[in-house]
Amino acid sequence: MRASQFFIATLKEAPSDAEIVSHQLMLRAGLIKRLAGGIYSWMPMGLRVLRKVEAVVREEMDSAGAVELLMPAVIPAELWQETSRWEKYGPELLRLKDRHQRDFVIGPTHEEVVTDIARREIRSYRQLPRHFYQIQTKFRDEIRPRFGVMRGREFLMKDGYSFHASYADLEREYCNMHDTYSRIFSRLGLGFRAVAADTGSIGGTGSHEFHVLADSGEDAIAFCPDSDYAANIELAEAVAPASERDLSTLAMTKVATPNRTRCEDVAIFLGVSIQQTVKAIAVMHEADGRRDFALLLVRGDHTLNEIKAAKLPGLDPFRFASDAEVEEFLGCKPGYIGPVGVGANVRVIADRTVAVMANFVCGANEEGFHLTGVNWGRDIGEPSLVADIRNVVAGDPSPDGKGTLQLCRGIEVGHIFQLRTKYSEAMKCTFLNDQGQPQVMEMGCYGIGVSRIVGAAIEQNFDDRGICWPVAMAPFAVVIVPMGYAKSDAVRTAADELHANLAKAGVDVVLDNRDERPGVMFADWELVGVPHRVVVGERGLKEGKFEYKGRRDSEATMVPAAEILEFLQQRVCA
RNA sequence: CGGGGUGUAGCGCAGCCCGGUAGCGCGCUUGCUUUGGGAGCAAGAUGUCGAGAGUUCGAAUCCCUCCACCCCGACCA
Repeated sequence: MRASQFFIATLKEAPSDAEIVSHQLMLRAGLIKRLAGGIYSWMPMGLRVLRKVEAVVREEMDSAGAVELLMPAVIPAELWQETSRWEKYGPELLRLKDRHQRDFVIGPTHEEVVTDIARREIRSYRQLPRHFYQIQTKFRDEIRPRFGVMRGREFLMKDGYSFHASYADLEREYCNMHDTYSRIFSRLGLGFRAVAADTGSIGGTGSHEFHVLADSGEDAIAFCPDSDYAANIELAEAVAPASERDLSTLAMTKVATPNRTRCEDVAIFLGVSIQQTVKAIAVMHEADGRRDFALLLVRGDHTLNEIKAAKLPGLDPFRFASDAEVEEFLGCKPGYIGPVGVGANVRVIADRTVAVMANFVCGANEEGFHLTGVNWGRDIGEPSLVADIRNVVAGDPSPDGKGTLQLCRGIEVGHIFQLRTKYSEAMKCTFLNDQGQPQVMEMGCYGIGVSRIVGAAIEQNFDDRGICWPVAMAPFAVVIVPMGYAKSDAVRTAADELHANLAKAGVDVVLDNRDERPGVMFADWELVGVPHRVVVGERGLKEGKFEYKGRRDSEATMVPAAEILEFLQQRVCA
């Protein structure tokens, strides 16, 4: 490729709305252009990167035994109604009508379509298992798109769906995909971790997420440095404290705590540690016209895990109670509420940690007052339910008992699910088993955020000059930068020849024949992040040498002209 | 949806408080010089000042409405 025939659109300054480094660099390097919130054009340079990622994903999926197809982006509503997701999915699902006023959706995911294909095409156990995948543009009308392609509304996704005659076979494929994903992210040169995850609205049982580790990640991950345990904080279990509840030694006392509504402030005001305080969160569960009010208790320094709480019996789903509802049930404004003396219509649900606390501090259900020295059993009855409802914090014991947890942040780039029969049952996706009996297929579902990977990779690979692509996803593997391409016949001849030879050898090479000033060319290619650079100049040619510099190298090295081809090939393949 | 903020040239910004018909840097065009790290000099082009309505002799500036975008929150594969 010659730069003059390509399209290079670099920017010295990043547009001001780009918040994180990958977004800024993608805009500055001219990889993407924003068209609307969360909607981007992939410019030629960016598209090359995207295609590289796609190629790796496709190769590994194919060799893992999956088979590619391409499903429509526009899907008739009837399919979504069959699984009730038409009602359940919410405003994230982009709906539209055609000229006949028929309802359609722009697919955010394709369980319905692929299940429809499977139920029409697959009749016998002899045709199973089967794994279909596609690499396709998806649309999700995110509440808040941000970070460029990391959380776009339109994005490129690899989504695969497997169909099985038995759960055991689904488990086998799930492991196969776990391995395949690990290979894909390794080949792409990413630092990643597979973590146990919540299944979210897709539903199903087992699930793992693959996270690229980066401080800018939107997800928190709990992991154990001494074992393989890793889980999304949404799911990570806060194990029950090993210790017994302390003895009640203090008398319950009402104390004035004017204008102290946060545990932190109350603790400082009363001169106790925040670990002695209990935070009460008022929630409401509505079903069949009834309203059930509940108080969720976590220790003052802990935070509520809404996903865990939403799984508790009688709370699925819940919402936070309004200030008016808090007054209605407790006779007190938020900020001073607590479990002591509440009516029988208030359910008290305590986190495991809270359940073993003694002599603690909590709201008095009277504005401006808290209670100290509160004890279970003596001052209030035992909680109606003790459960794990908090987020783990660094230093908590690992659920596998092999050390303590640490926290880090990650960008979710892959997610694998065991869907089981959630969709196949709703859509009557059956086959005849070896007994000749109809049976519902077991399903798995496996996603990779292809466009998100591009952003995630940059978050892990950049310096003050720009992007430092892993070779596998670089737009070009090698750039040839000639010094005085228009002026010097010797330089032009040598650069052209090297370019031709590299291209012939199958190396993804670009020759910068724009005849820009050296500084401009250097800066552009460092910003774009091409991993290998060869400078062709009269200075070197006189000695019969080229100058090589890796994107992350601090110094350039001189390479004899006769060896340059092999030298580069070695590095590109490494 | 709630809170905050921003919309002025391709990009980054000033001007707005205190109304008088728009400017800076980068980029772009042309010429000359320069040519191993984002060149120098000279000449130039580029704006419905986000949109609409209003106040005023006069609006980028003041008032109102709307739109878009960004941040925080809620929400979310």
